[in-house]
Amino acid sequence: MNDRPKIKDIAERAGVSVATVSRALSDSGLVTAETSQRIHALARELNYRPNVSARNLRTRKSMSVLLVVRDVGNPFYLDILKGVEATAREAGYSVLMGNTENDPDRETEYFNMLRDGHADGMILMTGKLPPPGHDSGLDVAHLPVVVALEMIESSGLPHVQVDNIAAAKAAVEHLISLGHRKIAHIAGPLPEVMAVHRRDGYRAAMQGAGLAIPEGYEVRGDYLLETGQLCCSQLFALSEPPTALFAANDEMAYGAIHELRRLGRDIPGDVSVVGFDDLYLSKAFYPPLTTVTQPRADIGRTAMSLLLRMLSGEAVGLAPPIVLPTALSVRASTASPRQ
Amino acid sequence: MNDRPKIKDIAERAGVSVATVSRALSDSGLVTAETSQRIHALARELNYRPNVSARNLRTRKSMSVLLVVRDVGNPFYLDILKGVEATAREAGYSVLMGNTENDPDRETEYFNMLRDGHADGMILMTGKLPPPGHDSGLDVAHLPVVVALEMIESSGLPHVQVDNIAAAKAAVEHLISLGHRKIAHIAGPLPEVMAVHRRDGYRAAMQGAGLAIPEGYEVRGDYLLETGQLCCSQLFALSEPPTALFAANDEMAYGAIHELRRLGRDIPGDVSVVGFDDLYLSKAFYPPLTTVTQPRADIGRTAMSLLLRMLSGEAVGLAPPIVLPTALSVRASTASPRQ
DNA sequence: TTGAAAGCGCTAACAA
DNA sequence: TTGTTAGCGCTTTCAA
Repeated sequence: MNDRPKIKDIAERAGVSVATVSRALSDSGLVTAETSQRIHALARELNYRPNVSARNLRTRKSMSVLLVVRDVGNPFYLDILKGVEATAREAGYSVLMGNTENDPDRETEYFNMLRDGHADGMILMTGKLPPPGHDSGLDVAHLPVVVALEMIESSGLPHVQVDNIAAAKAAVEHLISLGHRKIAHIAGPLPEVMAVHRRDGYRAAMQGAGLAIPEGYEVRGDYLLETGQLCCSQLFALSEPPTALFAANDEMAYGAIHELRRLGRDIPGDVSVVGFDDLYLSKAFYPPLTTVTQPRADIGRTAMSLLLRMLSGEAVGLAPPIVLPTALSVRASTASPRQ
Repeated sequence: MNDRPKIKDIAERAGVSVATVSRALSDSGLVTAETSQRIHALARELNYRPNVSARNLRTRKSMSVLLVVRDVGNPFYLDILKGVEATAREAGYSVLMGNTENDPDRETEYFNMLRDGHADGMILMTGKLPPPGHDSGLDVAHLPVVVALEMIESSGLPHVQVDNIAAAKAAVEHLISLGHRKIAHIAGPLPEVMAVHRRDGYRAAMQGAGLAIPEGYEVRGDYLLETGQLCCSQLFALSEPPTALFAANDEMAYGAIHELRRLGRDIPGDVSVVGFDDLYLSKAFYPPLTTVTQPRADIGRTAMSLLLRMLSGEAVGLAPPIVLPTALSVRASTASPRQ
C-alpha cells in the first residue's frame, strides 16, 4: 500500500519538478507538449493515481455529494438515486448515502458532514432541516443544498418537486368521473408537507364536485404496506364504506388491495383503488394499479444538475421551485361503481 | 466557509498547543481532565469539526467504504444497502454507492478508487473482477474487498453468500412434492455464476426425482420483469407447456404471472409459480408468491462486519465463504396440478 | 515554460 | 502531561 507512486516519483523519473507534473497531469496547458506527453506516459506506466485526500485538502473540495433520505430501504428512491448517481458521475462526483430514519441527530449529522468537508453539497429528501439552535452558526440558506421531493417552506433553498396537490386532485377527479361518490383517502404521515398536499388535493377534488367527506373517510397511514392494510380495514368497518380509495402512495394501495381481497371484495368491481408514485411494480400488480406517475429519475437528475450549478458558484437559491410534470396512469384497478 | 474554526483556533483560546487539542479531542487519555474539559467546551462553543480531508491525508484512511452493485435501480439491493449502511455507520464509516451497469471500465474505476484513497474497502456485488492486465500492479487477493451475493472463484477474496444451488433445489422439490412433473425454469443471465447455480439446483431437483427436462424447458432471462413475461410466453407456446414454473428471481416470476394471466391461465389452478429472493412485495402480490427468502439485510450486515475486520488488520481472506441460510416461503402461487 | 516553496489542517514521533 | 516539529501529497502562488 505504501508503495503507491506519488507525484514526486514521476517528477524524479521525468527529471522535472513536482509542480510541472501536477500541471501536466491537470492539462493546464502550461507545459510543453513534449514534456507533458512524457509525464503522462510515465504516469500510465507507474499506474499513478492522485491521492484524493491530499487533493481535497489542498483544493478544499471533496468531489462528493450527500444524498439524504428518510429510509434507504424504500424502493421509491431507487430511480431517483439512479438519476442522481448518473448525473453526479458524469461530472466527476461520487454519491454518499445518507439515511436519517427521522432521527434529528442524524439529520444534523449529515449537515455537519457538509461543514467538515465530507461532501461538497447535499440533496435533501427528508423534508426537514436540523433543529435550530443546535447549530446556531448554520446559515442554511447559503449552504449548497437542494431540496427534492419534499418542501421546506421559507428555507430559502432551491427545490425540485412535483405538484402533489394538483396530481392528487386529478387522481380523485378520475374516480369522480367514473361515477364514484363515496371516495375515501388513505393519507400519508400527516402533518408532513407531502402528505398534507396529497390530502389537500383529495379534498379539493371532492369539494370541486360538491361531495362531502363523511366522518372517518380520511385515515392516516405512514406510506407502508401494513398501514395501507390497516387503514383499509378501518374504512370497511364503517357503516357506509366507500366505493373507491385514493391512497397517498402505491405501497399503501398495495396493502389496501391485499386487505380488500381478504374481505372478499372485487377490485375494481366492488372497490376502485388509486395509488400515487407508480412504483415499477404497479403495472405488474394485479390488478394493474391506476396511479400517479412521477418522473423519478428525472427528479434525481434535475436535483443533481441544480446542485452542480450551485457548486460552480451560481446563485440559484431564490429561483422559484422547479416543478416536474406528473401524469395519471389509468390501469385496471379503477372502474365505474356497480349498479 | 473559510471561517471554519480549526484546531489552531481552539489551541489559541485554550492557551495550549495544537497537539494537546488534537489529543484531547481524540480522547487519547493523555491530557489532564481539566484541560480536556476546557478544550471540549471550547470546541462545542466554536462548533468545531475536524476537517476530514486533513485527517484522512494524515491517517491514510478515508473512513468510507464502497458498495458496488450492477444496478443501483434494482430493488433487490435495498435491504442489503440498508444492512451495510447501518453496520458501517455504527463503526463510523460512510457508504459510497458504486454502480457498474456491467461496464468493465467502471468496474476498474471502482477498484482504482480503493487505491487513490477514496475508500478504505469495498463490498463487491457484481461477481466480477476488473479485467487483468489493465492493472498489472493490482494484487486483488490482498485488497480489502468482500464479495457478497456472487462468487468469484479462486479470487482469494472472502465471500458472503447463500447456497443458491440448495435453495433452488428445495424450491423445485416443493413443486415436485405437490405432484408437478412438467416443471420449467426461467433462468437468469447465464453464464453468470448465480444464474448457473440456480439453474443447477433446478436440474438437480429434476434429476433427483427422475424427471427429464424437455427441450425448451429452460429459457434464459435477465432478472427483469419484461423477460419474465417473454420467457413465459415462449414456454406456453410449446406443444407441451409446463404446469409449474421456477423463476430465478421474483421479478421474473411477477412478469411470468402477468403473462399467464394475459393468457387466461389461473394461478395456481393451471400453473404454479415459484420465485427467488422474496422481495418485500411478494407477500402482497396476487397471488402471494411462493419464493426463496434470502436474509438480505443480514447479508449486508455480515459483509460489512467482515470488511471491518479486514480493515482492522485481521487476515480473513482464506477463510471459507460465509453461507447464510435461506428458507422457502410457501404462499399461494403454488398448488397441486389439476386432475 | 519551469522551479522553489508555501501551506491546506491534521496527527504523531520525539523531547522536554 | 505537554510542546515542538515534521510531514501526509497535493496545488498554486511567486519568481525566474
